[in-house]
Amino acid sequence: MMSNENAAATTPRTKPAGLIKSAEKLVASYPRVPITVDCVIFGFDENELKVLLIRSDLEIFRGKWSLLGDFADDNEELDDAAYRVLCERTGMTDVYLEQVRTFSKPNRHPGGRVLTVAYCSLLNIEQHKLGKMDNELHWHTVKNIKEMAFDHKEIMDYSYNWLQKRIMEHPLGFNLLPEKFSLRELQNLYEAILDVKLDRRNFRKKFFSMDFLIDTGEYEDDVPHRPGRLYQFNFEKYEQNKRRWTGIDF
Amino acid sequence: MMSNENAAATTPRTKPAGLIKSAEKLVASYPRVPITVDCVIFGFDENELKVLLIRSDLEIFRGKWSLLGDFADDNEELDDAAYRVLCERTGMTDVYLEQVRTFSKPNRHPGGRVLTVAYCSLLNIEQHKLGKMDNELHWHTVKNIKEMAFDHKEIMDYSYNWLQKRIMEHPLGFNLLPEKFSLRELQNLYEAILDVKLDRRNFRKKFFSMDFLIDTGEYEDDVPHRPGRLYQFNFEKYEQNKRRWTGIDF
DNA sequence: TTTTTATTGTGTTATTTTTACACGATTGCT
DNA sequence: AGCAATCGTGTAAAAATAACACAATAAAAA
Repeated sequence: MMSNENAAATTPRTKPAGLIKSAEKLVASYPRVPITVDCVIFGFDENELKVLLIRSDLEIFRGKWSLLGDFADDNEELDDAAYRVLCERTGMTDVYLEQVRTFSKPNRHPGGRVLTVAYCSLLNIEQHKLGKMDNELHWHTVKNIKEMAFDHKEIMDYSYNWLQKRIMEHPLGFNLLPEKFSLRELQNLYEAILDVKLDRRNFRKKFFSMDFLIDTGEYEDDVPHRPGRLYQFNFEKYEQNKRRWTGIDF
Repeated sequence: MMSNENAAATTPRTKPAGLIKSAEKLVASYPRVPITVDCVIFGFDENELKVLLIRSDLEIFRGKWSLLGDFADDNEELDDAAYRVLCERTGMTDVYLEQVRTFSKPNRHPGGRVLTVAYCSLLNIEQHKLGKMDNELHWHTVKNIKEMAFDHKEIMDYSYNWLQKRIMEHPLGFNLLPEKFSLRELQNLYEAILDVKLDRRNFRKKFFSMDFLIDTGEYEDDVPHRPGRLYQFNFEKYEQNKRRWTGIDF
């Protein structure tokens, strides 16, 4: 019985004698692998794209930085695990989070085979000033990161690349800014993420024509020059129109 | 010792007393999960986008169709597992294959928790005529599929969606066509995948301007009307120029 | 109080890209 | 010989993008 089921599972080219009755037994015969989630948490500060890293607690990676991760609990959906990690580390819920990719090189973890599923998260740095307790946590400028623990540099690079694409088809950037922001801040953000210079007038035209900025009527009050108007992102309007919207093109 | 390591792993917010010396022991403490790969194998025939499915061998899904999948072996990279599945089922190597996404709903498999990593594959149906032995394998028209085993309908829909996007930024479509093809065939393919009607003259203009079609000088000889020229995809030229190329836009 | 510095807000024009659209030529079929 | 189907081709209008400059404002420095 049991062996028959296994045969059907492992050599599926051969037509099985009959159908498998016990899905449980089938699954029980599968190899099992430890799974982790790793969050690539991006923030934006001082006109630079940052990523939140923690010092590795593995001796072998002493002094190196790593992504925020944890193993997935039994029966925990991976999205939930990623939200959990995010919440445990930053105290924030309700943040942008999306699955990016699964990494599976057999030797990516020095302790043996571990799969990891990378998640990309964007959060507003203002709402997450690091406390004293977090002395092993640090915001790093993405462009300056040279080396990391595990294959985390590869994961970070992949996620950054993913973000560059994703932001062109989905207005994620607003998650990185304070609730009210000037168009300069918005443009700086796009320039930092895409690593390009954009024309100010065309940038404004583009965003106004997309028509999901709300003019608050307020102005910046913390800049040493003529203050700009402050805007909010119109989530409602975006949700209504997102079917029609196919993306930004610079 | 051991308990200390576990504490560091499970409650990382607390600064660990010291570094973890044994990565192996750490990994040994992680929960383990069965992993499968599922291949969404697209083909193109009679102007329709098809997907290769197999009858489920689980009693509970009697008569339902499922994606081609298998569990990932110990220490097998997932990409390799996907290629293996593809090769076992179709006998083909050297085909287009790319990871799409990991699906992890706790109840997606009736036998207990199983993660699956979806891969998208494109292959030329001409080179894979189904043999008699494959009576449990069948090409299905993507648009007509209503219901599948497991969460495979969801995976298929996601992968189809993924393909629609991906084909706009990467000329994958050529993998679905014979080596030599007419522009009509190429256009039919794009129309089928994107589910749109395109203007014939503009379509030609677009592709010629991209400049990676080789004119073979030959003509179709199996059509009941004026034959069209046959072209080949210039992989070499595409590889050279792909940095500059940012995608198709219709 | 004046000047300097930095940045805001605003339109137009040239260029490129996209779209819409039609007809004579060629082949196989009857 | 005539019909049915598709091939191959170009142009003009419309839309999107790119390039570009200057007066107005606020704070900071002189």
